[in-house]
Amino acid sequence: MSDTPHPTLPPLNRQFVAHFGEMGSKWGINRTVGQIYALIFISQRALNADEIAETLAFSRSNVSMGLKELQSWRLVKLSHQTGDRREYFEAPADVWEIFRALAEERRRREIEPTLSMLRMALLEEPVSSEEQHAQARMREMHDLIDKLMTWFDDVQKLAPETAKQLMGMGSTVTKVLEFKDRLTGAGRK
Amino acid sequence: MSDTPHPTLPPLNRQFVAHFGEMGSKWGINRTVGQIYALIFISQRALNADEIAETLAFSRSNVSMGLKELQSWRLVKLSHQTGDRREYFEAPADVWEIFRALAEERRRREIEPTLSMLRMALLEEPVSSEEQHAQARMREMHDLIDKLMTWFDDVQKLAPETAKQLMGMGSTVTKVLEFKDRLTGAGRK
DNA sequence: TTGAGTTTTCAGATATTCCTGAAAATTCAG
DNA sequence: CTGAATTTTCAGGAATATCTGAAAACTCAA
Repeated sequence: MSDTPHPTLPPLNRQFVAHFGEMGSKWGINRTVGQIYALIFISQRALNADEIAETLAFSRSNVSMGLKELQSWRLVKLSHQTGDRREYFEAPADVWEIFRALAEERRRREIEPTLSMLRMALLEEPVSSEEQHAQARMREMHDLIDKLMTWFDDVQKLAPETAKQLMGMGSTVTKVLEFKDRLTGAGRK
Repeated sequence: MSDTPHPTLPPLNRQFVAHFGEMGSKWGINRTVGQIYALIFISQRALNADEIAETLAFSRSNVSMGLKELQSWRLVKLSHQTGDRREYFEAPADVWEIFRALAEERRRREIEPTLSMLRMALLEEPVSSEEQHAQARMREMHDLIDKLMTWFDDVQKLAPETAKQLMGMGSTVTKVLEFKDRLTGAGRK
């Protein structure tokens, strides 16, 4: 029965939320889930499901499903207010951590199954030249994904600070490589 | 009126195509477009639209739209057979090039618009502490994306060979960083 | 210029995904 | 235990996205 504190959203916040709704749909995340996350992300304080439902004008059940989805992606943290039974949701303070969670989960759900499908296919005995060529292509794809993932793993293991620093180096990395080349005499062909 | 050469797909190829259909839908690409690409990708030779339609049992018009979509993503190359007016489609031979095209296009379509939206929002004068906090969060997000993109750009500019090599280095990169730290005395807080 | 071969367009049918309200399940203070 | 507060489930309606056939548009050899 208490009056709701902030059922309306300032224009700046509203625009951000709308944009991420659209963006989400291009990324295989549904629009409302995107909006819910955007809202939580820019919010000053943790929000409960009712507040979210009211602010975005979604049904309570839709918000419940959306939050469940976000939790399964490890994108929200749960918290509680003393003397309040409801669950409150907030996003990690460090954006790098958010990026990491997203990448990790995406990998677990989509990359890994693809890799194992490819590995299975590569174990089969090709019966036609058509299948043989298909396998060769699958192997190329497998190796690329595998390489990208191994490398990504290494970067991911770094603490946020180090990772940010690595990013900051940018083309420096290239120079290091060139240097290494000259040392080892590796390269051409 | 000539008999069709290969209207059926060996099981290995069929499985691959099916998997990428599913995978595509998780990535905001529609199922049939995913399947069309998978088919082209593993095919030994360039395919024309009719062959694709027959092999996958899609309507000719659906294939046409799918190919248009793939072209807009720069994922297929057009070619022609002498004495045949139809257009033939094939995927780049180098999987790294495919990855690059995908990343580039995704960036142009989704990342850049997001960045400019964020920049716009950051120029506004916040009127409430709510908007002020939202802006702070948007800035964090902007900076992260910007950093990731700048870095990605640098890597992307490398020739495939060098890029593969960079990937192969894996944790070596970390060690280089540690070394650099010790030299420059940078680091702790 | 003509017309057969080929590709594209697009309105409407079909399929998929999303969202809601109502009801069930869960939680916990008392 | 009890029941009010809260969350979750889920069947079916609503909204989107996808796919198709038919027709229009394009292309090019003759």
